[in-house]
Amino acid sequence: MSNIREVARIAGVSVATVSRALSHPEKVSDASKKKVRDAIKQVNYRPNMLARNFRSARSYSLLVLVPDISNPFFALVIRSIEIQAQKRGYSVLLGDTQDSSVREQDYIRLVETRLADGIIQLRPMSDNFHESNEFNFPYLHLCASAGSPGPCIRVDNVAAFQHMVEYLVSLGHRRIGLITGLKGNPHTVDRLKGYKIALGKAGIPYDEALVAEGEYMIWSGVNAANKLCKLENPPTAIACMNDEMAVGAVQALKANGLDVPKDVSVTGFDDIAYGRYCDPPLTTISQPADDMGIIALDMMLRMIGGEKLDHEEHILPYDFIVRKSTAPRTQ
Amino acid sequence: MSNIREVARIAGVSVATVSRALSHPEKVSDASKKKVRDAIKQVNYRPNMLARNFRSARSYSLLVLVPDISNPFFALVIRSIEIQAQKRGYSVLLGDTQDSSVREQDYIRLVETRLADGIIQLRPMSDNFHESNEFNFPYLHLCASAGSPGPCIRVDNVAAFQHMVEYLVSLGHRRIGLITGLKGNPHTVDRLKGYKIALGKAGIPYDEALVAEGEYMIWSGVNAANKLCKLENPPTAIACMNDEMAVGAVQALKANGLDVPKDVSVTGFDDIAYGRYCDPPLTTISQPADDMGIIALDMMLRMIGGEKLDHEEHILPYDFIVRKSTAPRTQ
DNA sequence: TCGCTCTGAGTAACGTGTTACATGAGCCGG
DNA sequence: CCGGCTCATGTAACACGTTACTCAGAGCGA
Repeated sequence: MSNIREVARIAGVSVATVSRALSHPEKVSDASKKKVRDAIKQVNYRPNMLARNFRSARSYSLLVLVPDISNPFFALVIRSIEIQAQKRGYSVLLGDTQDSSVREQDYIRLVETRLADGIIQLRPMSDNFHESNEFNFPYLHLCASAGSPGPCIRVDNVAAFQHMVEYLVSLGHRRIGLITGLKGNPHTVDRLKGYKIALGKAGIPYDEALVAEGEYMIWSGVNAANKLCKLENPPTAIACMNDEMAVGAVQALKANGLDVPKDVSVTGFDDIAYGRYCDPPLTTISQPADDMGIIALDMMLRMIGGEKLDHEEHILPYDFIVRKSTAPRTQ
Repeated sequence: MSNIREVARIAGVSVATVSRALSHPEKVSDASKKKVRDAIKQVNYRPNMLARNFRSARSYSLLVLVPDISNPFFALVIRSIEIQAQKRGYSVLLGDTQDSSVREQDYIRLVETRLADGIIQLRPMSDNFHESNEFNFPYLHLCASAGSPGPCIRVDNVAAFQHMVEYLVSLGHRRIGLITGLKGNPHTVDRLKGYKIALGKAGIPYDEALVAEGEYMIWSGVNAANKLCKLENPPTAIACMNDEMAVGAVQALKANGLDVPKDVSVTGFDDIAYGRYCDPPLTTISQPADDMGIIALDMMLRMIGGEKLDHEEHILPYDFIVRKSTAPRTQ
């Protein structure tokens, strides 16, 4: 494989000129650029980026940590990040942590060993992670919750969920079930807060019995909804903390002989594609995945450039989307 | 940031010993290893992998090219690849090509410039790509179609789809609609072949009117099913080339006042999670995503090691899964 | 004790693009 | 015509972990 010295030899210029012709073309005369171009073509030269990265002490890679890549909402965000990264000459290293802090630590080592220039974390912060890190490298939280340390980009989960529950209240529902994610998850905490605020404003007492814990996955929505169905006085509406659990909940309710939305209204969160096409299509909250990627890359590159963004926080607007899974209370 | 020479100085040994202690511990005495360990801890040394990779002319990264990461089947395969890669000390670079050959070429440059040691392609081969590449680097095709050049891992799409259509025939269906992916896609070609074989064996003539083209995405399933519904003599069963289009088709059929499966049976392909939880749950074909990742890493690492796998082909078994979206013909 | 093998460890070359610094040409104003 | 400036280019140091090669010393059989 040819290297820069060979190109220089063939072009009849110095290696510095070749390097400059590639990296800083404005510093090289047109004549030299042409000689270099021709020589490169002649020997089919491709610069060794490992050497370039080594010399410049940059990997030009960003590590994206995601708890579960098969979650379609994360897939959307990753796609956006990836597009933006490619535009700016960065690669995306994928880290599916599967909610394991051991795996997460392995990935953090990638940054410590310079294989990644920074981390974009899609997982709400675990305490574990938080404590063991000083964030002395570019680190950015996407989809974060209120009060995350360090720079972050997020929607206001409290307000969004409150909005959703208030909508259910406005439809006449008073017994509003809740299917949460895992209790420790900060999104769960925020959305639960929104739920309680909405109930409070409507004068509806908070009833623990109406709250079932899930894990943000379809099957857990099925289980949770089954539990709520078995209540003596089951809810007339169920707010789910994401669309996947809502899909599962709808399926379970139907299996229990209930009609959605006639007997029970169901709502989701995230606006994944299936929510639009399932039966009935889900009323949900949409997060701006594309904008998240754009802003994330922007912040990340500024941090890599040395800027300190310690407490910069971008709170993006969400969309409230009414479809057919919600209806006025009938009973 | 400390480097290996500083560790050597503090440990009172040579840099070679430090390097060996980290990379080939069996070649170093216990006493030296302890000195090195202590020194590393003292200065919080982390080897610079950019230097290591540069020296060893390996990036220890694999590029996974995927046409669309938000397709849940690809997400599953990627997850499996990622897990296996991490186990073996490799990182996964994500390349969402969005079916654009320009983007694909950009990604191939990552290998030419040594930023990736090989490519795992999840997209069925485009002619374009095929011609412009000599595959002079480790290159592996997953989810390939019959007759792909180079090493590949796949299920037998022809047989699987034939199996599915024969099942519909066995339920008494004679007018079996087909929703394909884009015509150029090799999966489409293979599955279409399976469809025709099954019809042929059942003595059912192939009717172009019953074939609607989609793009492997939900919305395209909706459009295609709408088209089939409008036929003078609509099909009593619709085989879809993937689950997403099947989800869309079911939705469209319902919107047209038809019951699935009573009026029309619908089948999918891939066994994505939503297929299990939608209404009705989809009869489908399951591909072994986990095994695909395991075999892929194995083959890829052998290729990186210099082995030539020119025509190695792994054809994995598929699962035929009957759920509730199919029923005997009633009309 | 001699000579051979084996183990552990040190020395220094190596890979390759980048860039600080040096050099020289050309140009302008005084 | 000279000092000083700009521009293009060349020279060589540099980043840092790896490993081929060398060497010292221990162990052992003859």
